[in-house]
Amino acid sequence: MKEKELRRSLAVLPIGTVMKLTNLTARQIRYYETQELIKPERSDGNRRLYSLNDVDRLLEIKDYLDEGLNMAGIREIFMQKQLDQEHRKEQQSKTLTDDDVREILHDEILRAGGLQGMSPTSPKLR
Amino acid sequence: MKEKELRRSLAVLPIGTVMKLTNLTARQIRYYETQELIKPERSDGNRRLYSLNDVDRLLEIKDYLDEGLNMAGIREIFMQKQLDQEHRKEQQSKTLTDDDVREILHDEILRAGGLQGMSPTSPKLR
DNA sequence: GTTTCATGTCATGTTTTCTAACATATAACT
DNA sequence: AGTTATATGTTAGAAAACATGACATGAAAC
Repeated sequence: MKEKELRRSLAVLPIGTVMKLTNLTARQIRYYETQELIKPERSDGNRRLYSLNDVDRLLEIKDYLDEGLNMAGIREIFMQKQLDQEHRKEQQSKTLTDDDVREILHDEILRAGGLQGMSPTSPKLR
Repeated sequence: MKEKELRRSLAVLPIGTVMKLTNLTARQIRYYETQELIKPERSDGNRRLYSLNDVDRLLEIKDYLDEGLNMAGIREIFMQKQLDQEHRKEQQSKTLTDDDVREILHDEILRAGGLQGMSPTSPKLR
């Protein structure tokens, strides 16, 4: 699903569209930017360009505000989330290398022991 | 997958973005509109607004042009596709009513035969 | 060598967005 | 009560993007 991620993170929406999609005013959207809650791209002509992910994030911000959080609180939550996500990715890459280890082990067994009864293409292995 | 369809058909992109995404000039994009190959929405201020589906369609148009088709040909192909799709939908709804028929039959069996050995909440039934 | 088609280019007007500044309501604090 | 901070409204002026319409043009078709 890499193409989907790309689509969601492509900065293609002008602020007017984002206003409609989020029901926020331009003032609010820009203010959240000064508070470093979002960081839209810029066009050649310096216009802000938002991605679908940005829209989601703005909707999140709205929710948190409704719950009474302030800018600092929301900023903190977002940083938390980011850390969490990085952690997950790290875990995933670790898992992957575990699999790699298994594969390497498998190869070594094959080479060391020769084929004693097991077919090299045995379904149990990979 | 209804939300996804909605997302893909939401008119949110200004022509400048579409130009970058398709590598077409504004002139070309507007011309294809006069040829009724696309029909973007309009904002309150009369700006054209395109959906992701529109972008896909424009990329298709590009391909067909590269293959030597002209506007009329492409228009024809699109109409063809639309018919085809409508046909598919009709077929699907027919299939659905077949299922309905089965369900009705099932209900009737229950009512007619009474509960001879089958529990009314038997997992096999619905 | 005209026509037609698809596109380029230019002019002019309108809409959208930008930044920056000043204003204000609400909540928090002393 | 008076002050302060926060989040947002409002306004002004400039720049960018977009709309429409007209005229221009290269390539293909006839």
